[in-house]
Order: sequence, then structure tokens, then C-alpha cells
Amino acid sequence: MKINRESIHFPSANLLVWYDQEKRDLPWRKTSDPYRIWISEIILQQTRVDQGLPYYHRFLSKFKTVFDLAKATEDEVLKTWEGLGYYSRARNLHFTAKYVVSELNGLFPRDYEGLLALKGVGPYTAAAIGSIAYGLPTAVVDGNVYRVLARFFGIQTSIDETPTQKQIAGLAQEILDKGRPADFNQAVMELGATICTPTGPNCGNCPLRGGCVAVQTNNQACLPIRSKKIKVRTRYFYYLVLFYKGETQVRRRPAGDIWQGLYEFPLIESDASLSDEEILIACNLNSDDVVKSVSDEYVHILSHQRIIARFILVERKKLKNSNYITSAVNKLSSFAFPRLINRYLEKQNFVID
DNA sequence: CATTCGTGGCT
DNA sequence: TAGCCAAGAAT
Repeated sequence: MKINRESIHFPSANLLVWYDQEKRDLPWRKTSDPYRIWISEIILQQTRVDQGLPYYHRFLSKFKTVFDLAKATEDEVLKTWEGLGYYSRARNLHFTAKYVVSELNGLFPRDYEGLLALKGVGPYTAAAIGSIAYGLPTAVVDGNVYRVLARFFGIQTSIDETPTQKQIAGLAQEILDKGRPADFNQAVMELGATICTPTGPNCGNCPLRGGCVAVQTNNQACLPIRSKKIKVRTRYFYYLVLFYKGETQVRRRPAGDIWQGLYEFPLIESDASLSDEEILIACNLNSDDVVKSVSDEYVHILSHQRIIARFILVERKKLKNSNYITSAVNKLSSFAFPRLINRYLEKQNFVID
């Protein structure tokens, strides 16, 4: 079945009526302050509303203006971001705040190109800030847009391929309601998040169902088409929990790898599983170190990585490696992998004061 | 252009 | 449950 996409009418009016009635009550929809819009868009990159919402409140209560953010230290920013992931977003946020204050007098660029030039702001975020804060007629293209438009227009090529991505971006710009770009952009995303969901879309309540090719051909479950598979890398982490005079030793993770600059217990990393004996040899402990326990495996699944961690609890009699920082965990800046670390610490009944 | 960068929720 | 996915950007 061949479909002439030029002949398909996209019912923008239906979508906007639906959005006006059904949109969620979200804090960044009550402001046109570009600073707040910017913060919300960075937080929401690859992040669900439910997950990002508490961080939005925390971040803005701590850094109320771009000047406050520019004045903060990077450690303060990272600590506020702790647990949200993709930490380069936080570093870029801080960098851009300093840039906007020092070079732009604290005023955000008002056009798409200027926004796009900001570190951490790509095509999606520039279009989002431009339309939401300034009413610019620039269509956003995100995962929701790919899904909603691939279904509505019945696009049978993979959204992982550049030509399809360009096609959808072009369609999004064509159908954009130039009178209400902010609402239209958010309406498509809202529809993708609440009705036109990846699995089990609620087509019966969809304002686009009348013209949707996927509905007409009962193809919702097959669209959009993806061609790339996620490959998972397995890594073995052997954390050394070195107690010295009641405190633990930590270090910062190096640049060029996951969680760069965040704090963690010193660790031995391996691509293969190590035996208990191999672990102790690799730890390079000496007679001043008393091994109290070696934990079972903690398996932690990330999107692209499977981390298998074990903890080696050591009572240290002498301070050996001065590169490590001796401190209680929560006095530090953002800690890498907090969820797994806390699972271990809680099981050991360690109190983090 | 392919890969990397987190975390959490869902099926 | 193991994979998939989310208001993407940088390299």
C-alpha cells in the first residue's frame, strides 16, 4: 500500500484542543523565563517528567537565576544533579550560565542560531527554548515526535537512519502551527508521552486517530521502525572500602570515562570476573590492611552497561595512598553510582552522617 | 556517522 | 527477565 504523504492532512486544531484540555500541570508551563525553560529542557533530555520533576524544583530553589548558577561552584552544581545521570548536562549547564553572565550580560540569545551555539544545547533544545520562551516557529524533533509522526504518516523506514530523521524533521516543521509554536511543540510531545506511547498506545482517546495511518492499517505496534540494537557491555567493579580511623577513603573518577569527576571508593576494574584470590592480589594490600569481608556480587543494569560490583571491606592501620581523600561519603560532591553504593552500605549497616 | 554518556520504569 | 525506551548532545 503506497501512501502519498503530501495528501495527508495533519489535524493541528484537534491536537491543540486536546492539549488545552488534557495537558499536565507542569511548573515550566507557568513561566516564560528563558532561564527556567532552559533548565527544564536540559533536565528533560532523555529523562521522563516524573524523574526530572523533583530535580527541577531542587535546582531552581538552589539557583534561582542564571547569576546564582554562574556564581556556584561546579561541585555544588554536580551535587544538586547527583543521581540524575548524564552529568555532562550539569557541567555544560554551569559552563553556559557563566558564559551567559560574562558574555551576554545575563541575557539568553533570542534566536535559534544563538541558542544552538550554547554548550549543551542541540537542535532539539534550541527549538524548544526558542518556541516556548520566545514564540519562534521552530519545530522540535525528539523521540516523541519520531514516534507520533512515524505512526500518523505511516513511515515505514527506520528512524535510526538519517534520511528518515530528516524526513520527519521536515514534516514536523511543515505541520507546526506557526500561530502557537510553543503549545504545538509541547502538544506533540505530551501526546507521545501520554497517548501515543511506545507500547500500548491509547488510540481510542487520541485526537489524531481520524487521520492516523497506523490506526487505519492497525500498525501502531510496528511503528516507528528501529534498526539498531542496543549492545550491553559488562564490567566488573571491585570496590575497596578502606576504613581508616572510622572514615573511608574515596577518590575522584578520571576524565574520559563514565562518571568523570564524580567521587567513588577506589576500585579495581576488570572486563572479566575475578576469583577471590585474584581480587586480593589485585588490591595490592599489605600487612597494615586487614580484610574484613568480600561481598557477594551486586548486579546493576544500566542502559548500555551491566556493572557487576563487589565490595572488599578493609580495616587500614596506616594511611598508605595519599591520593585518596579520607572523608565521610555525603560530605563530598556527587557520588558515582549512588544507588548501588547505598545498597551495599545499608546492608552493612554503615551510617553515613 | 557511530559511540558514549545514567537512571529508572515498563513489559 | 532481558531488552527497550525516555522532552539529546558531544565527540
